[in-house]
Amino acid sequence: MNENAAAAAGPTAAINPCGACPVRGLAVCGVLEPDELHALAEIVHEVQRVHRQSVIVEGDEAHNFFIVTGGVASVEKLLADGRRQVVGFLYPSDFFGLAIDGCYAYSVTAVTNLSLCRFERQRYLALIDRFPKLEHRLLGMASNELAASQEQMLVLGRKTAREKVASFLSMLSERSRRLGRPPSPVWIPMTRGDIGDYIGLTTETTSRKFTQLRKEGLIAVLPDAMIELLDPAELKRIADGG
Amino acid sequence: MNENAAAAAGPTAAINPCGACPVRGLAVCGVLEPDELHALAEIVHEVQRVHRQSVIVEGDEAHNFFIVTGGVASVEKLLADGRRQVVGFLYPSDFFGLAIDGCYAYSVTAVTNLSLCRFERQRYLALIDRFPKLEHRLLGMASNELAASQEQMLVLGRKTAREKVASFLSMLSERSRRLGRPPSPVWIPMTRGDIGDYIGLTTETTSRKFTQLRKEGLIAVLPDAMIELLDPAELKRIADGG
DNA sequence: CGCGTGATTGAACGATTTCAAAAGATGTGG
DNA sequence: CCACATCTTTTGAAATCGTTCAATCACGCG
Repeated sequence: MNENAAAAAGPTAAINPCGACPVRGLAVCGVLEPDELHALAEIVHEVQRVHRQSVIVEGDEAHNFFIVTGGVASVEKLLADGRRQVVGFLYPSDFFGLAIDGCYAYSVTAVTNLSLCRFERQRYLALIDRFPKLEHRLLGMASNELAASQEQMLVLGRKTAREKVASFLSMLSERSRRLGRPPSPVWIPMTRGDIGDYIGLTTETTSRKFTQLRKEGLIAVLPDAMIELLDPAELKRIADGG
Repeated sequence: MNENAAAAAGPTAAINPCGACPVRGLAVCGVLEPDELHALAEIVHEVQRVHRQSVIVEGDEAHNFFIVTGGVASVEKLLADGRRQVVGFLYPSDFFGLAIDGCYAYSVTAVTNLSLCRFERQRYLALIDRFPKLEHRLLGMASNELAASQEQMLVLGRKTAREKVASFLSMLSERSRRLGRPPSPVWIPMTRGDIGDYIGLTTETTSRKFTQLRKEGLIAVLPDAMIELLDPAELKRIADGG
């Protein structure tokens, strides 16, 4: 496995240092000056996962902290009978692995092939002590996530199936824009099932609503899992219950 | 209004300093040593609200940061047509008012008579600079909130009405225990409508499920909005989909 | 006592789910 | 490059859980 090979050779950052990282600036690391980066590079390991592989499992001891550098992952919680709630999708520059009581409260699974930076908890905490601005940035990003979670509660609790799908598409488009990419088309590599488990619908209903929006000329499905928003304003209007 | 009277007279902490605060230790303030508390006491204002009064409004500029010291408040988001999602209930020691882009992303309304500590944003940020452990504590509490939000997404997206109500009761009982109070009976001063807007049900369905649990002997409704959990383990089992 | 608010209960309805099947996409090995 | 196996999406029809609409009940308060 790539991870083990990298670990055996020591931190891979020595070979491909953070200086060349495509998501630096957007991620937590963005607050560090170039001359401070080496402290981070010293403790980072690069990790790969393929489609459907697990990264962390709900309930496991939280030994690591991760930043996504490439690909998409899902954050999910399970009920005993197999019902699943996806609580978020992670794109490059997103982080995960903060744990309160020492155990992860969710699982993370690769939706596509996935590249990650992994930091050991102890060494990462030491770094936070050394650079308080890292903690400041972390609080900022956690606040953002909290706001996104609350928005998603509104989607889950009070929106119709049609509004849910429109919200999902608008949210991804907006996120794409925030990350410096075009707001359309958006890359949606997750299955209808993954999406349904995110917005609280079944695979079938999710598919039906996508089809409906497509027939209405609001979206177009392109090759390579790209979806084009043909009328972003109208989609946003639908998403907002209008 | 109490708030204005207090403001005119200067920080009320001079009269009733943080040293006597019932929720210190549980709240953010808990990390400060007694001799550091006066720095906090200097910038705090005590604020009161009555039943149904608004504390902050979604979209307003975020000038303040609050800690609940007494009573219960609801955190909510609205859709244009009036649909409401309650994203959380605030009990003593909870905080709110962190804002990312300078505006509140939710409204906060008093469910009961409510007592709050209010901090002006600027002065609070200055204090964080001075005491980094405040920020550390804030990150810890934000992480907790984030985990609670994700748990609530599971409730909203994937649980049945019966499981939702059982989850709500179990959650409040657990929270009561964490705050050093008995896990039963729990104080539930919010209406069936408030609860329904929190767990994604109508008033009627919420009421029906409460009645059902009562008839099954799992809960008892006591005077003064207290609800007793007669079989916490079974309620938890129901909540977990079991 | 009468009013207003919130809780409860009943009955009909409907949006989404469930069950079932077929069509389309993707990847593998020969 | 094809044929097969697997996974995903789509579509249809029936069933269901929660909603909606409406009426009644219960409690606190002026």
